[in-house]
Amino acid sequence: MTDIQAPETQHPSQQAMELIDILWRQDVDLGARREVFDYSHRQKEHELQRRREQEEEKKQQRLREEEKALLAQLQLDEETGEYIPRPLPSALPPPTKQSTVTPLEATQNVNFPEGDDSMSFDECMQLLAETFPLVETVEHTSACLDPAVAPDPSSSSSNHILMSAKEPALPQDSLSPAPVIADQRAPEMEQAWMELWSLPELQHCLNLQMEEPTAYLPTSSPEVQDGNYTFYPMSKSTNVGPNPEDACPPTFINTFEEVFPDMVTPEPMMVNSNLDAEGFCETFYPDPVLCAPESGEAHVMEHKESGTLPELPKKPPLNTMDLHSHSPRDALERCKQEAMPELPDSDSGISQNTSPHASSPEKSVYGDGSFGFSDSEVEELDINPGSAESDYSEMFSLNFQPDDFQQNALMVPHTGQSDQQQDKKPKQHKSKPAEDGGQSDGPFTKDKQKRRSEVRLSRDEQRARALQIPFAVDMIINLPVDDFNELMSKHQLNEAQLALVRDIRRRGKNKVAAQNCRKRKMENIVGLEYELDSLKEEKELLQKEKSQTGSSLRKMKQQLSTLYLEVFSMLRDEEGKRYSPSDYSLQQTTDGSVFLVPRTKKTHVGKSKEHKLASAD
DNA sequence: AGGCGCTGTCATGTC
DNA sequence: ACGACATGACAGCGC
Repeated sequence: MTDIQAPETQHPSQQAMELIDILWRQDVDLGARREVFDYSHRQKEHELQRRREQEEEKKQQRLREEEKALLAQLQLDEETGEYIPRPLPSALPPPTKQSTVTPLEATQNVNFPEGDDSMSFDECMQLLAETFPLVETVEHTSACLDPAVAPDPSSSSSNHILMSAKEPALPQDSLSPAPVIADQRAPEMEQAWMELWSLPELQHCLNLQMEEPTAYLPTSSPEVQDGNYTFYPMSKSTNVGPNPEDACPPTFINTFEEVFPDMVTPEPMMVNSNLDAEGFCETFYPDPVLCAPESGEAHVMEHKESGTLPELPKKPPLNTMDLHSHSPRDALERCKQEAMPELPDSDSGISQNTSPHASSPEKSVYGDGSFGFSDSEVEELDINPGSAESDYSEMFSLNFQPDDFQQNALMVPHTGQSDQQQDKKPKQHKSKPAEDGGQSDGPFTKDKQKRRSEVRLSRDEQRARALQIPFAVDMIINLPVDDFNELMSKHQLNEAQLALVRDIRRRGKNKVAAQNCRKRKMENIVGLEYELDSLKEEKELLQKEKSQTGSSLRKMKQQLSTLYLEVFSMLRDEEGKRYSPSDYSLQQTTDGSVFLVPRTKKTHVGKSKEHKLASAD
């Protein structure tokens, strides 16, 4: 209950989001108030109404088929499985072509189209609306019956209840011509109700009513008298969401199956017997309505329906796109893409084309929001009026003849050139407004670097084209000097053309040179960085070596000092006294002799040292 | 809006 | 002297 009324508070105020909003909310919005305020909702309801009419028509057809199968099997074409048209009493619709004529059928068949493909959807809808006002009302009423109180449709009491439910509503339904007709149709209607009860969609409706049973009781709900109200249950079935139990509690399903066992088997027989069901749906549902999302049990059940219960998108009946692709499969695909990206496919049962033909090739090529113009092309269009013509053509009054130019350019043998430039040539032609009105033929590239270079090159190409230079720009730039001169000599070019060719060649070569220069510069930078790194590593190594050497030196000095003192400690003078290191020092000559030298008296070091050492030894 | 990087182009110098 | 090439400087463009 709460989730039913919640959407009312969330009534969308954004008109732009109406469609999506309604599609996604209608499954929970069971109240009638919303439709009162929601115009789009009412539109949707109209479509549902129409659909219900068609559904009713199908049910009638099925009924007739069953009768026919029992009474007139001769009409069944054993080879094709189709019923052969029977010329008798009533001109029945081609899908089933039955012979049994009931009052209801008579009223139907009077105006019902012969399944003519030439009949437009709107016409069919109009015809159905005119033909089955009562059926619509009856079905609305039935859809609103509380399944808890709805007995077995096969019982006679069911009819009583149904009719009693229907009758109070009819007089108030100004749109319905109905009561008298309904009474006349009573026997057939009972059978029709049996069929109706077996429809999965009705089951969904009843499921919803179980959630709010009183809301659709025909005697108590004012919405019953409103022809618009019936669409909510149906919508609910279409948008149950990922969790089917949200829409159809298991407890109710069980109860429902017990009460209406026929409903739970949504009749594969219908698919078999009604051989033209799909064609019928294709005829009368050329609209994306077939592709509203659904899931869970609703999905499975309605899948068996094979398109008899198309879903309800809020779309205009026929827009440009609909006219473009008129088949329901196309509409189905479109709708699947638009309305249910995350849901499993909507089934509606109409044989869906599972192969994704997302968009037409034209759309994939051009439909990028840019109307076929790439940024570079737009830029070129902006450039066009200025550079080439103003610089050369206007100056020399040259007429541009792209075909001639192209022919000439193609006649000249090409030397190897970058793909980039090769790809640009057709684009250049496209950029000429006089040539094709700016329509792009090639795919839309987003490589801006490439585009930029293309734009740059296109300037010279445009200039060359403007002056009718009979060579390709890449040739002008990349030919060796001798070949280039030979080429120039072969063609009689005027001064402007020669100047342009020279400029093109100069610019092209300078461009390459600049690229090479920058490349070298970058390589130099990289090389210098690498060299810098190497030098840093070398510096670290040298510093490490230096520190190691220093530590080694210090260690050796310390060892020397220790040894020095040890030697001194062992030296004695004549009196047996030690020499003071502060007064004497040990010195070693080149020949290995060691002398004890007084620090203050170095003049006669020689003898005394030798003496001392000798004495020391 | 300004900075930054990329690219084309021009001017100039060198070979 | 001329052409090719190299390079600094500048402008345009896109991010």
